[in-house]
Amino acid sequence: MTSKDVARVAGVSQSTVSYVMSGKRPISERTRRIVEDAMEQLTYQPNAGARALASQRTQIIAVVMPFDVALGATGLMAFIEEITLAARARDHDVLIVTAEEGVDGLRRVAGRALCDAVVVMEVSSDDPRAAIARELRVPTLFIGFPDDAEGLHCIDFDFEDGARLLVGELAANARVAALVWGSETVDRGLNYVPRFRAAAQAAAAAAGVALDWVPLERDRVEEQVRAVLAGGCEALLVTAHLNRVVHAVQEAGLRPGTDLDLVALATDVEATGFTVPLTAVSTHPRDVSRQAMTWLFDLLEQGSGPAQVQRVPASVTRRSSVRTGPTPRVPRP
Amino acid sequence: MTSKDVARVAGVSQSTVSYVMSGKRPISERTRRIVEDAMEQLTYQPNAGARALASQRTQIIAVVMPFDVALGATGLMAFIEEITLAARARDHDVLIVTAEEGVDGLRRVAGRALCDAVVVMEVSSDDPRAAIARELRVPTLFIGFPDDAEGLHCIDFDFEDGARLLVGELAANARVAALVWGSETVDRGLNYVPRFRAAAQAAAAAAGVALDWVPLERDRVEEQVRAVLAGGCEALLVTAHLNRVVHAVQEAGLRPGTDLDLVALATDVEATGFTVPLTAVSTHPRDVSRQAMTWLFDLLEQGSGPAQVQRVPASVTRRSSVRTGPTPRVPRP
DNA sequence: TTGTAAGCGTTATCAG
DNA sequence: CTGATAACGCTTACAA
Repeated sequence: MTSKDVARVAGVSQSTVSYVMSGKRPISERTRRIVEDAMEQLTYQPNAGARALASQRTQIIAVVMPFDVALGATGLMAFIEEITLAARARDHDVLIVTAEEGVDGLRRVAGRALCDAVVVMEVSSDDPRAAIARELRVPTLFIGFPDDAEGLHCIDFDFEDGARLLVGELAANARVAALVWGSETVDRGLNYVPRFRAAAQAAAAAAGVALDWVPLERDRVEEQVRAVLAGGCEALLVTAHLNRVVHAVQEAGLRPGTDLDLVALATDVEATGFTVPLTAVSTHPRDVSRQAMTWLFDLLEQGSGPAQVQRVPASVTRRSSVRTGPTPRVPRP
Repeated sequence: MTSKDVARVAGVSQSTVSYVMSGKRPISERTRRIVEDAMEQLTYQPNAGARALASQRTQIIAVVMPFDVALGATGLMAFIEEITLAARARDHDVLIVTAEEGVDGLRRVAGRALCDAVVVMEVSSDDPRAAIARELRVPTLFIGFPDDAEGLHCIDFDFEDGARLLVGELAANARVAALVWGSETVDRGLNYVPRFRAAAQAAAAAAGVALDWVPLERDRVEEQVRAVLAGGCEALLVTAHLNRVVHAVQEAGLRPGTDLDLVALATDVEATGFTVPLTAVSTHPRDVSRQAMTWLFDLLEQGSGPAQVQRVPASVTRRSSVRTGPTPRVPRP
């Protein structure tokens, strides 16, 4: 089943069939109808390989995914779903590349012309893929900021903004414990950790609250939470192991929104998955990927534009995990 | 950068370069070295489109993914990671197709020759994709069992087996409440729900325990758990909304493994994400996908073998959420 | 408005 | 063991 068959049935030349599909030259209404009928009748579908070969366009976006996610499965899924939908909306498909493949993965999908563009997730400060990306034949979009973003296209959630908002929600407290990403994440060089930290500390200082920075370690989460609670802290800012933290709080007989304040950096579904819905800043994985894809297709259509860095703004959703009432609250900066 | 360039540099014919890569005909050690050196020097990579066109092989596996997962993000991610790794291990790549595309998605990736094979996840009883699959030019593997599996290749976790094991773990109790998938999942026609149910009830009957079947509805989970607890039930078998169920239990002041027995059908990471690690049957997403991919590549190499149905065996991991001690336990069937 | 024909970069068949 | 060369199915000048 090829365009040649369609041409024969329609009684036109094969190139006409091609032009009917691409619309790259005027076709009389009559011929168009005839050809389209023939295609319909034969349930013709163009061969992707042939098309890629002739047009130098695969209509495929490669996405480099980290499966051992710091991000959490929920966020990752949202990312990839949104990316796939955005791609399909523009008649493209998505190819998955494991981050495990490292720089070779990038070289492979670009070098073999398997794709027209690449999206790289969970980029670290000293990401070796940055260097490769600068020389790739295809536009590449990084989700996350390497230290040297020169010549790259990078986009990320605005963690600084998120930190400020979260601290703002807790500003009625004299002391806040930030229960955050532990060495597992820090060691991977994901620089949103220091970015978030710096902003959180600045915001805390400005609001006059003491911020206790507590990186949570996988095998000690409960213990760490208990320690913080035992210290009399009544305001928790959580960015990691949310589930276990909330459990531990409850086990200590405390209830967010009643006995203490708890805010989180989490997706909406995570924040609402508890008995007490949590006031949270969403990492907006969907917004990030939507914006990333819009940008990527711009690059694809208008040629690689100027390199730059984009941030997706943060926003708080107030739910029931922060005490309201007579306690005086300082407005957020 | 094409094989022609490599040929020129190596001083051989282009076809020789091709044969060096494919190994499909004897090449003298000398020529092979020369050619390989040239490839190295030019960092040559074969063009995927051209190769697909000429060989009728894309080296791509399409995976149809449901993003609004009944399965849970963790399980889904495990699936896709394992599938991707298995594919890469055999020099294939993975293309993501959203389940949302329905039958058209299948038609598209097969019809356009975008892939060599397809994996379809979360197959329902009356899945319309089953009919399409029978006529596809590419081997198709279903994860899940449609009612009519005639002529199809289907694989799934052995939910019946899982149900039996889980009931077995609770057999010391006179009454067990099964907190299971609600209408959301049932309505999608995922037939592992009835499969699990039938097996659970049979096992309960055999063990002389009364089984209360409680489909959990998204907006009433906590309420439903409280009701079950209020009824004095001390044995919970959970297959859905695990997080919220455990929370609710704890909020009721009860502790699994101390005040009541709780077992779950969940991935290992889910089962161990609580203060009390849960005795659970893992749905083994990784085993399922590994086995699926092995089978798929067999089909790819040996031509579509006989259609059949495969089940991935269940197993319990005993942790600390079931009370042990003097209570008499009946052995599982 | 349409047809003809030259690629695109491989694979694989003939010859040698 | 190796070299020509004809596909593979499409896109896109170049002609008409």
